[in-house]
Parts: sequence; C-alpha cells; structure tokens
Amino acid sequence: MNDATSVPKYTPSAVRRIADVLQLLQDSLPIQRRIVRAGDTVYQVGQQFGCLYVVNSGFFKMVNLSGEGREQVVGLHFKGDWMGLEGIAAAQYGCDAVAMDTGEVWGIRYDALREAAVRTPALLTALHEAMSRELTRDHDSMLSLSTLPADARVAGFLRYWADALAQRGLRTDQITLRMTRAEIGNYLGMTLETVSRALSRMARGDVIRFTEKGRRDIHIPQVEALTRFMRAATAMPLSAAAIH
Amino acid sequence: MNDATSVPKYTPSAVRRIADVLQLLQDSLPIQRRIVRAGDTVYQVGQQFGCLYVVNSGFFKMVNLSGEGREQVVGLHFKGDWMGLEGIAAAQYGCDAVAMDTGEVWGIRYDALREAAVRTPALLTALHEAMSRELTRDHDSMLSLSTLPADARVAGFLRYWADALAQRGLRTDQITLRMTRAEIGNYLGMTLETVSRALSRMARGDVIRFTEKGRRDIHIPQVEALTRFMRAATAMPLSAAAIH
DNA sequence: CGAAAGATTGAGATATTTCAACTGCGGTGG
DNA sequence: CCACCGCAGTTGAAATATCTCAATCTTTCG
Repeated sequence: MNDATSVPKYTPSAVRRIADVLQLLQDSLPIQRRIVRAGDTVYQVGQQFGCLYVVNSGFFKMVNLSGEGREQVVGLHFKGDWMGLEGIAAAQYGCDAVAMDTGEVWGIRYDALREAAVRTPALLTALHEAMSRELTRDHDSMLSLSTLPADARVAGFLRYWADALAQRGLRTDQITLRMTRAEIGNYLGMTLETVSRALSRMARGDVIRFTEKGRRDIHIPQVEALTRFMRAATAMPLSAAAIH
Repeated sequence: MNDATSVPKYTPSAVRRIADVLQLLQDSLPIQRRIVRAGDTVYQVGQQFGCLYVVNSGFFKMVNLSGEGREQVVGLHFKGDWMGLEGIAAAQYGCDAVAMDTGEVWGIRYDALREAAVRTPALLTALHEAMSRELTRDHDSMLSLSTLPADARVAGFLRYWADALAQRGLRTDQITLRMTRAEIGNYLGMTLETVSRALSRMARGDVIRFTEKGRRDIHIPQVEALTRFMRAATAMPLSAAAIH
C-alpha cells in the first residue's frame, strides 16, 4: 500500500478515472460551480453540512483547528478530489477548506447525490472510492508522522506531491509548492526551520534543485532519488549521514 | 470538533445509534458472524477486498505496515465500528485488522450492502457516517501526533478511550487497556518508555491510578482531570512543570 | 525604494529516544 | 514446589533529533 516503490512517470488509469468522475458528475447532477482565489475558504469548520465539493482545478488545504487555537493542516486536495466528506456524520464540516491557488470547485448537494446514486450506481462508486482513498491517505500520513525522521518526511511529502501530479497527467520533474515552509512544516509536524534544513540537505545531495528564481519551485531530476533519500534518512542516524 | 470539552458520563444518542445500526444490519442483510480471539486477524493487507466488517464485540487494532517493515497502528475499533473501508478503492485491504481481545465481527459483502442500500437508505446513511466519522477521527489523530507533546498525547489517548466507552454506555472510571506500552507508543508515535513515564507522571499527579494488580487496568477518578492534564502538558514546557 | 513576509543558517536549549539495569509476574519443567 | 526463563513495565543517565531564538538574506509588493 504505502511502500516506497517507484512511481510511474504518469498514471493513465488515474487520469482517466478523474476525468470520468468529473464528466459523470456534470452529466448526472446539478452542480454549483465556484471560482476561488488563493486564500478563499470553500467551507469552514462548524458550518452546517449540505454540500460535498469536488476540485475541478487548483488545490486546497484542509485545516483542522483545535479548541485552544492550535491549527493543523490535515490534508491537501487536488483535481478530482472530494472535500467535505468529514462533515457527513456530524452534519457540520470538521475543518476549513482553503484554496491555495486560483481554481474551481464544484458544489454538489449530498442529498441530491444520494438520490441520483440510486439511478446511477457509478456515482456511489465514485463517492465511496473517494472516501476510501482518503482513509488510506490519512493512514499513510499517520505512518509518516509517527515513524519517519524529519528529512524522510519532507522527502516523502515531495514524492507524494509528485505522485499527485503524475496521477493527473502532469509533469513531475518540476513542482511548484504553493505553500510556505511554515505550512509544509505544519502539515508534516515540524517547524519551518526543520523543513528548510531538510530541503537544503536534499539540494546539497542533488536530490532536488531550486530554480534560479524563488525557492518555491523545485526541480526533481528523478523521483527515485527522493525515495532513496527517504530510505537513507530513515535507516541512518543523522549523525552518521554524509551530507549535513 | 476536536476541542477539549468535557465529556458526558454516557452518551445515550451514540448508544442508540450503535444498537440501531447493528439491528438494521441484522434485519436487512446476510451477515457472516465470526468469533475471534486475541491475536486473530480479521483481514490482512493486500488481501482481496470483498467484505466490510462491523464490530459486534471486542476491540481491534488496524496495523499499517510499510515497505521496510516499520509497522504502525493507525486506528482502534470498538463495538459498532466498521472495518475494511480503506479497501474499497484499491480493491484490497490496506492494513491488518487484528483482534485485541475475544470478540465477534460481522462480515458483510460490500456488493450486497450496496444492493440492499437501494431499498434501505438507512444502510447507506450508516455506511457514510461510519466513513465520515473515521475521517474525522483520523484528522484528530494527526492533530495530536503533530502538535501535542508526549504527555498530552498519552492523556488524550486515555480520554479517547474513555469517550469510546462512554459512547457505548460503559463506565469510564475504570478502563482496561488491552494493549502493551509498546503498542500504545506505536499508536501515539513515541517509544514505550515515554508512554510509561507519561503514565507515571499522571499517576503521581493523581490524574489516574493503577489498580493494585497489574498496570494494565487504569482507574480514572474524573475524566476532566485528564483534560486539565492535557492542557497543562500542552501549554507548559516540561522543564517548568511541577510534577516530574 | 522601503517595508513586510518568506527563507536560510547557526548556536544553544530541550523533549524524546536510546541504552541499560532492575523489578514483578506468570508459566513451565525438572 | 521451586527455580528459571521470558515478557511487560519502570526508571535512570547519556545521546541526539528537533525546536527555539536570533541574525541575515531574498523576494515581493505597495
């Protein structure tokens, strides 16, 4: 499931699946389209649940905020992903969904979806698979958070991002993180300085390269190098690593 | 969602819901009952997906194992919880489901469930709410793993357990952890020694008490004390805490 | 241009891990 | 029955990964 096997350059089946689901939704349900800009919230924690949202373009972070003001990025969503699923049981959303870039989300009424699903079982399949994939992804995050050292977590994060791009038919050698170091660190359970240091170490080891302008764009010569770096960081104590 | 509010002694609505779902399943679907003993696996990672499982009694851990042999407890399941949901999308289970005690699980064919759900929408509601609750729970775990210090995580774990008991109408002042310190530590992302020290500190602060025989049974005079301890451990650096 | 925000890097502080010793308990077999 | 062994747990001391604090640098943007 979550092992460190190499990743295909692109993943036609996933590309197909995502396109099919978006098409299916368009064809069988009333959809409320909404254009968002970076910083806009699609829904907020506590707000009454009613709609599920599917990402058509752009990308989004899910922010869970605890009682005492600690806030935590608990997930990232790209094209084809569903948002708001955690709101079904409680009848209210469990986190904030925040756009990280310009994009478009499709709002779908949950009750309408259920009704339509009786006639169109593929809708139900899509919904269930989306929930199931998110559960799997969450479990992988937990594994990462609780068993990997900081460097490996950051490498794993980049690989996750590259995988997400690959599954959408995009190139994976050049990724533009639209997140600050602080946001990445929050998502990965570490401080922004630790993220920065990990990235610097990877750059020194030529696992990644920064483009001339801006340290937000990251060039990844080969994804397998990330996997190797992850393995090395996991196996070896930092004090024994060649590259500081 | 995940704030540190006090917990009702018992939660009639949850008790009701769980009983209703079990009844509903019995009435509307063919169910394969299976008795398990501690250590038995209900399903294993990689095994072909076909059934969902609902806990009728006992409790279970979900173990996610990574490529390189690291293994991680990613969830715990009590009466009324569903297992195997992560297998829907991939058509194979994503982790091992291991019984921690004698109990009974009900196996339900996923295709039969979907078919029955057309006639009995309440089944679909139950399924979706189960998935949604698990997503919410996972997000809470991530929040805990990445923002809380060790002591607070352990306290949060005990509170989570007490809540789970309360939601099932059981007493919460006396809980029997059927997990070793190593298993708890694995689940919480820390070593067994750290778990032990955290429990010792709580015992010294009279937040919990060990029963005379065995350090697996934990007496919790008042659940709110756990919440207070959590807050204190979260706010204050350990070096400033009164109790070591 | 200047200010503000993001990012990098270093040095010291600290929470947690690691390593190790010791205790208690339950089972097993002589 | 008791000695012995292994497993679970506790506790201490040293090692270390990460955090915190602080200085510096870059980029962006009004």
